[in-house]
Amino acid sequence: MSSLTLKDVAKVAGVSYATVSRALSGSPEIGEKTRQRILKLCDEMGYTPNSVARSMVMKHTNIIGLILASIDNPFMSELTVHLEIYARELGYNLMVCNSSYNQKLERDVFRLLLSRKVDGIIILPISHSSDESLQSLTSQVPTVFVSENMQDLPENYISIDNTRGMKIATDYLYSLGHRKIVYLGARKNSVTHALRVEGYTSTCKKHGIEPIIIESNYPRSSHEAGYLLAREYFSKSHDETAILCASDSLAIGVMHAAYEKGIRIPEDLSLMGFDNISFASLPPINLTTINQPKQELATSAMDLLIQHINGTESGYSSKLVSPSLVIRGSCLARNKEINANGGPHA
Amino acid sequence: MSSLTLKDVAKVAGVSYATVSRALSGSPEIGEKTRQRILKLCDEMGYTPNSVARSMVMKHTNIIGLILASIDNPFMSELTVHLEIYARELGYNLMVCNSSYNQKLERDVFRLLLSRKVDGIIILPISHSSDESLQSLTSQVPTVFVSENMQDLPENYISIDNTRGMKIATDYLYSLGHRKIVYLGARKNSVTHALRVEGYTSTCKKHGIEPIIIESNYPRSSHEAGYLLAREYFSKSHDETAILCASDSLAIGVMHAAYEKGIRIPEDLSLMGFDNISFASLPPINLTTINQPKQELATSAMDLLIQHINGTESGYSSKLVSPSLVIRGSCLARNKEINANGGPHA
DNA sequence: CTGAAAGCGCTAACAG
DNA sequence: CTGTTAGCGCTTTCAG
Repeated sequence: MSSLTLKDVAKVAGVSYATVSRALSGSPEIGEKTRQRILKLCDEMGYTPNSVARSMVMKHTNIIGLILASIDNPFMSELTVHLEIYARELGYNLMVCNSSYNQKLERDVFRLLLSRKVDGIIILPISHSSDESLQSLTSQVPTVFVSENMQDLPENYISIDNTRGMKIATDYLYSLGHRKIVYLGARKNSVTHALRVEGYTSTCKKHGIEPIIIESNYPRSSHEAGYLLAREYFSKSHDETAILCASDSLAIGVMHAAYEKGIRIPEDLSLMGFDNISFASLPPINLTTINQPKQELATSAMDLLIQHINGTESGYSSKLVSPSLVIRGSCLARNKEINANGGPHA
Repeated sequence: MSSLTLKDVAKVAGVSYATVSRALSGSPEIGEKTRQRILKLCDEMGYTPNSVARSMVMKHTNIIGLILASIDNPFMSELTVHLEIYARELGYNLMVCNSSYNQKLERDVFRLLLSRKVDGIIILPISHSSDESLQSLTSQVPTVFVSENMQDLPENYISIDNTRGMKIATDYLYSLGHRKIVYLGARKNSVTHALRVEGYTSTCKKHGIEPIIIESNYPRSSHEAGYLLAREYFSKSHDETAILCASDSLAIGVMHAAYEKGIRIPEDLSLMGFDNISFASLPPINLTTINQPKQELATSAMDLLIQHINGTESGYSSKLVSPSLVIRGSCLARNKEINANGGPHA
């Protein structure tokens, strides 16, 4: 179990261990013949470089920390695969920590990562106020926030253009002939939500229709929250023809409540989500939504982080990534024309 | 950015740095007053211990590697959250790597983790043959395989009791009055699948009904595969009243194909999955299935791994974890009695 | 081109 | 109880 060291192979190679080091690191100051001989020997002996010793002297670990609420959230796990694959391409490994939607834990794991001497941290913060809670920590290591818009805060971040996303969504519904559109699931104290709401209301105004907003007091935009919200909404009579949800999860819950009420989607009611999480495309769900480009979010975040690690970038940077419409089957044109796709389950 | 070291705080404390080390590590051989004074000082100065230096001398990193095909697979990501949380409780951090369903990459990241000097590795192998492909690597570090039954192989593993799971499923369908049950999605060259099929066929025999197996040649048990398989199946006429799928994903695809064919679930056809992945519980899916206890799988794997790391355990160990039935709405009793739940979307 | 040696930050004997 | 010291495995001047 205790593996070979440079010294071991140096001994059998009959050279000093500095030479072996040079051979491995591709240093120019070494003869080609010796290098080949040593490389071959390392291979034969099954030598594995010890990257912790290397980190010790190099003063960087090539590991980057990832903090997220819960990796089983489909949005987060999709982001994670892109993050991990891209990081590895760039020579980094990922140390992943769940913050479990808990601000204190978020802070604790951040500290932990600090003592692990990670070169940088990517964090999908619990909320906008994570910045405050993480005070004095984010300045100790390059860190970039992902998916939460940290505008006006001294932080690096990558986020989708939430406002534009909801504009696209609202425009789409409007173009389908909908004139009464409810926005469901706005959450107070979230700038992401505020931005999304703004996209919705401004577009309503542009078209001269009235925005109708159902706020949510639930802590997360889960499908349970969507169900509860929609059930209450459906319990009174309404003449809206479309529901625009603040997230896909919420929309799933709305589907459930609608089904119970005998309201058919999309025939009786059009429904849209936001995020385009993996299961939005599942046939029984087949939800029309706004895509967040996960891979672009991931690579942008990583690129930005690396720039800060390398000192290429200073100050605070941010980037907004573009949303796009993904039409599936949960919306129908209002003017009796049939829209391209069938409906959930089509 | 370059942080303080033991020496720095030792200097201002006016003691040797070994003393500071002792204070931090809770060593008994130090006066309580000095300890308190030093601890306070460390805090004030904002000293963060360097765990890579620590690893260097301790010869263990307290990091454990996790290799899985793709962390956005719901089953894997659920497992991962439990793994991470439990690991952290035990003082370990997780370094996660996607093998991207690629045997060569799986081997590459294993090596990478080896040079990272992880204390142990947990792997959700691409397939049973990963063992062969990982030859000579798994012996270099404690490793436990999860979710794939490695019977007869010199490896540690934790798996669900696949055979028993399918027995339970088949029994359930039988108890509902089904006498013609198809098993869909058996895959060759997979011991997991072989075990599941065995549970199905033996239970069929027990009840004197005939097993009908639809094999799959698709590389993964995706919902796309399920859709294609079911579409072909539905294209011919059949009198089976229930479909038992080798996995939940497959079942989702079957739902889709059924919907297209105008076959109602569960009214016309009962459908079961296996795994109980998170979205099986989503209202529009609402799939009756067999649960794999992810948390138990995770903690058992971690416990076993730690035992091997600590040298408490030697040789090869394994554990089979118990499946259980989770009744939702995709199955109906055959004898006109209505089963408790409604159906998908109930 | 190659060897010798210092030192990364920390722990663990070993002295005192 | 506290200080001194020798490494952990590796990279990197600095000599030769």
